[in-house]
Amino acid sequence: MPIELTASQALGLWHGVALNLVRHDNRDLTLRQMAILLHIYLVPPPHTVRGLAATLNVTKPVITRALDTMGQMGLVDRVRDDSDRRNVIIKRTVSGALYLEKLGDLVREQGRKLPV
Amino acid sequence: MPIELTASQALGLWHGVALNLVRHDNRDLTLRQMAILLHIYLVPPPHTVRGLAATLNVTKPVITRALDTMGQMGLVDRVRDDSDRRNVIIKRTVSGALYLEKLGDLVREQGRKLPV
DNA sequence: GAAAGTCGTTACGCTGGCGTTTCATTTTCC
DNA sequence: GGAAAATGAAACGCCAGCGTAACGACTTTC
Repeated sequence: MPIELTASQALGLWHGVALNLVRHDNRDLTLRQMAILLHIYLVPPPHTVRGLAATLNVTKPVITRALDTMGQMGLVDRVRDDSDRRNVIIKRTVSGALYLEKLGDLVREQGRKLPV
Repeated sequence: MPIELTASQALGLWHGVALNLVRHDNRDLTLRQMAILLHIYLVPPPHTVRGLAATLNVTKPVITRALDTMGQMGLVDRVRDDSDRRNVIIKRTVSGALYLEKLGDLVREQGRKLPV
């Protein structure tokens, strides 16, 4: 079921979420990092560096570095692919799932708060 | 009229918009900059550096720098307040309004695209 | 009208992401 | 088996944003 938003609702929603993230989220992910993280969790695996780079229209080092950063935060994990040892498979983690769960709640909450 | 979203819809929406911004928006605004921009355009004026800093829970130099950057992009303008010349009033611009209009369209479009 | 307070900006050093290039490892193709 | 291709990471210099600490302009207070 698609969601129909007015222009004002769309911007209000984005505003509310962005504001909330800026004010309270100390993890301070880049929009790129967020897009990567969401992609990993919402699109069926497997995910590779090369695949993500192509999807996001970004160079491979960008993905590598984002994975470095988010890996240190525990939001993501990396495992060598045993069937083709050139590949690295990007794995989800509990922390990452929790982070996105909270993000989802935030979006929903801001949607509910939209002016009547 | 509040918007009711499922968890999956909320994340899917955010994902779609973030992905699209990363792929196509060459302006590459920080989440902070976006929050500032949205606040300027969605909340009734006047807007001052100090006010924005307090609202976003951020130090004043952060606002000054964001305004520098977005000012150069033409998304925002600054004018001295004549009634109290210590203040700077932040003004909207046509470019800024256009940018947010496109952002709103993007959010709406992604909402419409949500899986049925 | 001097002192204290307020506002926005600038200066400083730092951190982290960026793009490009290079590299090591592994696989594919003759 | 050996050249060529593919994959992800590391190295390099660069740029932009960050937080803290000053600073200059202006206003309020006494």
